[in-house]
Amino acid sequence: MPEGHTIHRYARLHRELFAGERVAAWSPQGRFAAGAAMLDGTTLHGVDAHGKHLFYRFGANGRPEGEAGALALHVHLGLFGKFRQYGADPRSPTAGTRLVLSTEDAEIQLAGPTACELIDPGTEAELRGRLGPDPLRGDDPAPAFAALRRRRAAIGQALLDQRVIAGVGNVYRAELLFLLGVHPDRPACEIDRAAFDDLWHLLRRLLAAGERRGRIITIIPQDRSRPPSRLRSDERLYVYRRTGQPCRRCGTPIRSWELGGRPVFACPRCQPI
DNA sequence: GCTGCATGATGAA
DNA sequence: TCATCCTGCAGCA
Repeated sequence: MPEGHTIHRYARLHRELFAGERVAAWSPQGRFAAGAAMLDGTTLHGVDAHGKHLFYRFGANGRPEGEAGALALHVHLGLFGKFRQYGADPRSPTAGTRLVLSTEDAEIQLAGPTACELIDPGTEAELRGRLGPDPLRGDDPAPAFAALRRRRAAIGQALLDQRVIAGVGNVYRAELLFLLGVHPDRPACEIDRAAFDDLWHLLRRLLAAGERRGRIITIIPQDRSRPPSRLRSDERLYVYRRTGQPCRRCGTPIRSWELGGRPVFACPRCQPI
């Protein structure tokens, strides 16, 4: 699940559920017990997302409240991390649940994150400084273009580097390059301004659609014979994890190989090298 | 009950 | 490039 669209969706949902509310916090698993104790009973002021990172702020009206007031809760889901969300009648958390935040009306349960920690403003600034522009925040794309132009590495590899663009993961990488007709092995530095503009705008659209729908669907409307709600899960994507299956546009078998330590997928005919 | 796998990222070598 | 960390679930015995 967790590419940029998921993270921004969580930020929005958690804001809707909890902004301005006093929350109870605890760590069923115990690994975040001390942090949860600091958050317990404080007001969740706001949530925002940058790339694949979530930042939760506590304290009424942004004013520090209690020990945790000056700190932000930083969550990174990694590959396995998940939030479960419940209303007033939550299921009891699994033993692996790192953090539970709840009010009378709602509860979220976080399991499997790579990061769940309280960080000071300096650490947060340092962390954000390592992230490239995020299409879902409406960031200026210029630094991303400059970063791509500087790299001789494959564009498929550069797209997964969060310093270049924040929020792209393995699914969006594959689907984006397919839709652009760009071979993943092509050197990043060869991209020109017009091609980059296409890439950025398409990526922003794809991520925004994923954020709204809560899943990645990149098949564009004119390619569909059925409405999106009728799509089976294996009909949402063009190339990702479709190795050996016919390209939905030209019928050529989809190829996959390793790029930057992760599997990449492409149609050899629609994405010539 | 096991095994393997997954949309991520880091640090050591 | 490799090992490592993180959890849950499908698929198999």
